[in-house]
Amino acid sequence: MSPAAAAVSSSSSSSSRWCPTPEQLMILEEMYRGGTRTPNASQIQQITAHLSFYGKIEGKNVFYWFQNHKARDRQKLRRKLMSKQIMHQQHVLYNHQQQQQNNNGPQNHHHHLHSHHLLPQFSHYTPVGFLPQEGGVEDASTPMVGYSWNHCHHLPERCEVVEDKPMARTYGRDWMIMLDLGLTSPNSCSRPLKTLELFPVTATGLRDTTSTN
Amino acid sequence: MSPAAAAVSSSSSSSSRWCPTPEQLMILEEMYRGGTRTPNASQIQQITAHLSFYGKIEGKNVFYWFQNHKARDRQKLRRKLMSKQIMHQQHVLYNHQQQQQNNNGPQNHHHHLHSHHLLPQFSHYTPVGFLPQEGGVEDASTPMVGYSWNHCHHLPERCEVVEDKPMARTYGRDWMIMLDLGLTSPNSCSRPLKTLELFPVTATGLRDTTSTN
DNA sequence: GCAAATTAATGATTTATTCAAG
DNA sequence: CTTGAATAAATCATTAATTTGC
Repeated sequence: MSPAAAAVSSSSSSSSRWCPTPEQLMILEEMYRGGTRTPNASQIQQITAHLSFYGKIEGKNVFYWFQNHKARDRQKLRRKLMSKQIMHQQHVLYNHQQQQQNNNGPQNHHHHLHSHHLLPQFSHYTPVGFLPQEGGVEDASTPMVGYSWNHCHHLPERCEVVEDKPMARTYGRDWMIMLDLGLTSPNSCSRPLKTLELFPVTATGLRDTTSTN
Repeated sequence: MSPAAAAVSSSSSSSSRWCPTPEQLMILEEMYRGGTRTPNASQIQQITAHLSFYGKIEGKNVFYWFQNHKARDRQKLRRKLMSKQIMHQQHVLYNHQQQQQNNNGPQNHHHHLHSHHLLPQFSHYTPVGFLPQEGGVEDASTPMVGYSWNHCHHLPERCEVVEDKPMARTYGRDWMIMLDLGLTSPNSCSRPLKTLELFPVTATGLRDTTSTN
């Protein structure tokens, strides 16, 4: 959160992961605050091109940054709502207990429901239709842009100012037709990759690859 | 199930989504059966290049195909295991009931648990460490290759023939550094995209894009 | 037989979760 | 603990099978 730290990897230490410079981070956050959430291919290219002025960066960095930022913003909100809901439930429960107490008159009550037993059941993974519609819980850094919270996005909620430009219609189509074009030190423009073993159709070559990281 | 139907979209109807030709499908399935699960960038390029001989195809098609195939294979297995487990539970439950019955002696029992009430609670989303290690539930079309089913892929299961070539080490790293290189009708080698509106930092331009579908 | 209506498959995207560097 | 990177799960959307009424 302190944008004064200049931890730019100026030396040639090949860091295994991108370390955004303060300027890059500032610009990205500015764009996010401006409403950009899921830039498409060309947008990512543009952003990357712009940000590459301030330091080494690839398209996928930009892509991942927006993905992560959006997701973590969302989960922050979710946590907030969750705790609020829990507090509400606890409040209701408390009132209920009080009322029971008043109804039954004073007698020794043996806590049927401890308050800290309510928390853990709210693990993640809400069953799809959970988030409320109205945008409560405003954070300090989120204006009224975007944030349509489209779970349940199959509902006919398209009745707003449908001012889709034709270009914007190609959204979400191809976000992988790109990234690191021209930015990531183009080690060769042709295909330098040694031919690899071509087509291990015979079940001999490469096994699964998902566990290699 | 009848692989004799040749419904190749030979006409120029610009289909919005890729429709694999029988040959392409056959090769892909062969590779999958051969153990390929998550091809990396260069592999995808190669596969795409090869398959493009049999029809129009892009890199992302190959990528998506493997993603989906893997996922749906997994979920098929999961479903199978699930039903097996359910049957087991039902069996246990049945025995338990029988035993209760024998213990309590013959008396009129009013079905506490209807069997069809057990099924729906097993919705999808198994909590990560679920698949068994040993390859039970063999399907008709799965030889003994690959299939390491690496959930829990943070476990130190690297004790096999660690013959990773240095190139293969870059696995999983960059699966988005590519796709549609040279294959998808290279409409231009440079950057033909019109300049777009550059940098809507001022919160005026593009809103979120996730809800456009 | 043959379209319209329904359903099943599956290609394409988005979202959630996890891993690991720093 | 934060967050970049990566993968898996869930979901959307379109196309092919299949059914159904005629």
